[in-house]
Amino acid sequence: MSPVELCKCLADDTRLRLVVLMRRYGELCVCDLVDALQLPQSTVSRHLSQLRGCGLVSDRREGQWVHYQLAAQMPEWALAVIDELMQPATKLYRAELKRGAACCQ
Amino acid sequence: MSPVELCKCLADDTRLRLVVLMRRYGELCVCDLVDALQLPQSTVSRHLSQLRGCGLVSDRREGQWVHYQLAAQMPEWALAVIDELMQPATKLYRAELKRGAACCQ
DNA sequence: TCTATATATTCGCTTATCCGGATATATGGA
DNA sequence: TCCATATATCCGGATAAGCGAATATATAGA
Repeated sequence: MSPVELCKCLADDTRLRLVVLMRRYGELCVCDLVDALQLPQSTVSRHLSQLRGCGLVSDRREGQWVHYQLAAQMPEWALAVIDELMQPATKLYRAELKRGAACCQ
Repeated sequence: MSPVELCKCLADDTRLRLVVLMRRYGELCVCDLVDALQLPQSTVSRHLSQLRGCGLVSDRREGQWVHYQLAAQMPEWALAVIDELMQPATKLYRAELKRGAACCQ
């Protein structure tokens, strides 16, 4: 993953909100993310697929559910960038984080 | 400037190289940036204009020359993100930085 | 096997982004 | 004023990115 590729991944409102939710709550299933973002399931799934393609997230199937989380093998600098974005992003995405808190234990 | 807006600014190879050069060498004029990046002047100028529009850089005219540098009033978190990208970006953009060192004092 | 739920993918469409030659504007010096 | 240099903007065209309904696939349970 290059710096530009990371920025492309994070340069979309939906994807950044997904990343923020996962950074805040850890592993989440797709339906929780759909609930938190209030977007069509296909939209969320497509963005998750992109994030997986970039190596930003990993997925794990458990029965009918697929759980996503930030990839453990992400480069250190990439996680550092995400962390720098957390504070301003948390303010912008308060509603999503609240809905995330409601369903994601 | 929002996190997504910052990422959009940095999600392009040309713009990220410009930012890296300015972070490394401080204030630079357009012709030096054109030399360092070896791209058409209109391309460099267009990207600089975008960076200025986002509030990432500021410009200062001195005679025929216009000097650009990272904006002093940039949010702290934005500069922190740029700094996290510097290390991996420096490795990728070695050639540009070398050419930048040649002309930019 | 049939059905319900969860998730992924396909598809056509719209919009955004990038490119660079050509041109316009600004400045300095002859 | 005229010319050379530096920079910005315009323009048409190409490519990429995003959308979401519809559909396909996978799993659990009856």
